[in-house]
Amino acid sequence: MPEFAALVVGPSAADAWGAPASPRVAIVGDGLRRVVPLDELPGHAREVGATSARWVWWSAAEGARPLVDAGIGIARAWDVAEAHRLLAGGWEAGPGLAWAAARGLDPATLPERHRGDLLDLLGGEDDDDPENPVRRDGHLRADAVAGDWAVTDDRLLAWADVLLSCAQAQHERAEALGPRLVATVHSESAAAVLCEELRHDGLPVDRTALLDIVGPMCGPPAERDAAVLAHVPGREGTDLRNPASVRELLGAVGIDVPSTRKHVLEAYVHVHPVVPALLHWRAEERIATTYGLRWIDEHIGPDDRLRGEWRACDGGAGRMTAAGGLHNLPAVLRPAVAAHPGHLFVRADLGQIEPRVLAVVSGDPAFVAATRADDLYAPVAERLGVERAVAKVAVLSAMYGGRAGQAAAALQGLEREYPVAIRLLEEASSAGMRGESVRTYGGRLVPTARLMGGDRPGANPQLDAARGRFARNAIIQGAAAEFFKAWAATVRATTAHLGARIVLCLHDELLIHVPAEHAQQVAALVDRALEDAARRWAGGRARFVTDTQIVARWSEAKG
DNA sequence: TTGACCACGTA
DNA sequence: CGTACGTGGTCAAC
Repeated sequence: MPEFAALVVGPSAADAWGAPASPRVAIVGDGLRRVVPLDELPGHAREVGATSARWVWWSAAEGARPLVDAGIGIARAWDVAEAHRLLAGGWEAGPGLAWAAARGLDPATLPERHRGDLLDLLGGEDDDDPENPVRRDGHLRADAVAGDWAVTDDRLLAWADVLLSCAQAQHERAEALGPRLVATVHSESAAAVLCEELRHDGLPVDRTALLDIVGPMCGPPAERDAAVLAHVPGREGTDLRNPASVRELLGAVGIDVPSTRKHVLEAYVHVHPVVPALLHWRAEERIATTYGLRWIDEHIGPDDRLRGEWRACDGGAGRMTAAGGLHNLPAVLRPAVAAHPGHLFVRADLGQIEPRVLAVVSGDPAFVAATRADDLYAPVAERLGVERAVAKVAVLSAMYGGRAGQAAAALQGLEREYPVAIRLLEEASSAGMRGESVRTYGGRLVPTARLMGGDRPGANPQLDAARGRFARNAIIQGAAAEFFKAWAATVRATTAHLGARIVLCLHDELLIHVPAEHAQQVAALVDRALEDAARRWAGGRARFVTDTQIVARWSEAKG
C-alpha cells in the first residue's frame, strides 16, 4: 500500500465576532495527524510534498484547489471522485457514493438523498453515534457528506480517516480489476490537479488583438440584420434568429430546404445573394453573442488571462471538458491567444491519435506495424490496395460506426487485413447494442444503457444502433483521452522546473506557456514525454507522433 | 423559470 | 464518416 496523505477542508467558519475565519484543514497519513487553519496550509503542505506521499482528496476542486491557489506544487494525488468515475462509471462521484462503492455496499441502499436537509437529518441517523461519520448501516452520514458535520477538529480528523480508508479500499479494487487501473487513477488524478491549475492560471490573451477582431462584429444588431434583409425587399420583418422564420424567407425566394443549417445552405450560395449574406450574418452573430464584449468582460481578467472551469472527464468516455468557450474558441479568435511578454508557447498535437490508439487497445499486429509510419494511412492503403483517402474513410468508419458511401466496401478489406482490430470494435458495438457497459483500455467503465433515454435494449432499433456506435467510439475516444492525460501529466511533471505551465488542453493538443529562454528545452521535453507515456501506457508496442512547434501566437501554428 | 430543439464552434 | 462537449438563440410549457 502506498503512503497516502489525506486532506479534507472543513466548513468555513466565523470567529467569535462573526467575521469570516479561515476554514480548518485536516491532514492524516504519512506519519501526520494534524488540523491547521487553511491559511497556514502551505507550510504543512510543503512538508508532505517533500516526502513521496500521495495526496488524497475527495475531489481536486476541494482538496487541490487551496494548494494550487497558494502556489504549492502537487506531485502525486489519488482523487477519490476520479477513481470512482473510473471504477463505477458515470459522473456522479460524491463522498457518499464513492464510499459506498469502495466498501461494496449496494448502491440501492444509499440513503435516499445525501442532501443534508432536515428530513435527512431526522430520518435514520438518530440511533447513530453523533461523533462517528459512518452510520451503523455502513453508509456515511448525510450531514457529513453535505459538508456541515465536521465542525470540530476531532470530527475533521475522523472525516480525513474516512477519506483515507476510502482511497485504500479503492486502491485494492483497482488492483483487482485490471493491470492498468491503478496507473489510470494516478493519471486521471494528475489531470484533475492540472484542471485546477488551468483554472487558476488561465489562457494568456492579447486583449488589444482580441478587441480588434471582435469589436467590428459587435455593432448594433439592427445594422447586422439590415445587411441581410436588404437582399429581400418586402420581408424586412423576418427574425433572422428564428430558423422557422428564416426558412420561410428562403421559401419566398424559391429556396426550399428542410433545415437552415450551414451545410444545407452552402449548396445555395450562388442561387440567391441572401444565402451568403445570411451565412456571414450567422458567423458574426455567433461572435457577437457568444464571444462578444460581455464574454470578454466575464472571462478575461485584468491580467489578460482567459479563465473557465475545467473537468478531468465528462460523463461518457472520459475526455476533458472546459467551460467559458475554451474548448470551442472559433479559429478567427486564435490570433488573440498570445504568449505574454518574455514568454512563448510550445504547441504540440498528437498525430492520428485515434487509429494509433486502436492499434494499442486491439493489439492487432498488422495495425501496430502500420503505426511505424509517420502517416499511418499510407501502409494501410497499400495493404488494402486502395487510395489513401479510401483507407482513411474506412478506418474512421470502423471506429465511428459509419456505413455511408464508399465506407462499406473498404470495410471489407479492413476485416480481411486487420481482423483483430475490427473484431474489438464489433464486440464493443454489440455490447452497446445490448445495453451493456464497456471498459476502456485504461479501465474506465462506460455505461451505455442509461444513455440516450431509458428505453430497454431491443425496444428501439434506432436507439440500439446509436448505443452501438457510442460504445464502438467510446473505447477509442476514451483510451485516447487516457493516453492524452498520461502525456499531459508527464509534460506537467517534467517541465515545471523550467517555469512551463500547460495553459490549454484540447483533446489531442497541448498549449504550454513558457519563458522564452526555455522554449527549446521544453519542446524537447514534450517529445520525450510522449515517448515515456507511450512506453508506460502502451508498452512501447505502437508508435505515437507529435507535431511540436514554438510560437508566439496560437494561430501561427501551421498544420 | 425550465426544458426541448436548433444551430454551430471545437476535437 | 461519426462521436462528444459547451453555448446561446427561440419556443412552448409551466
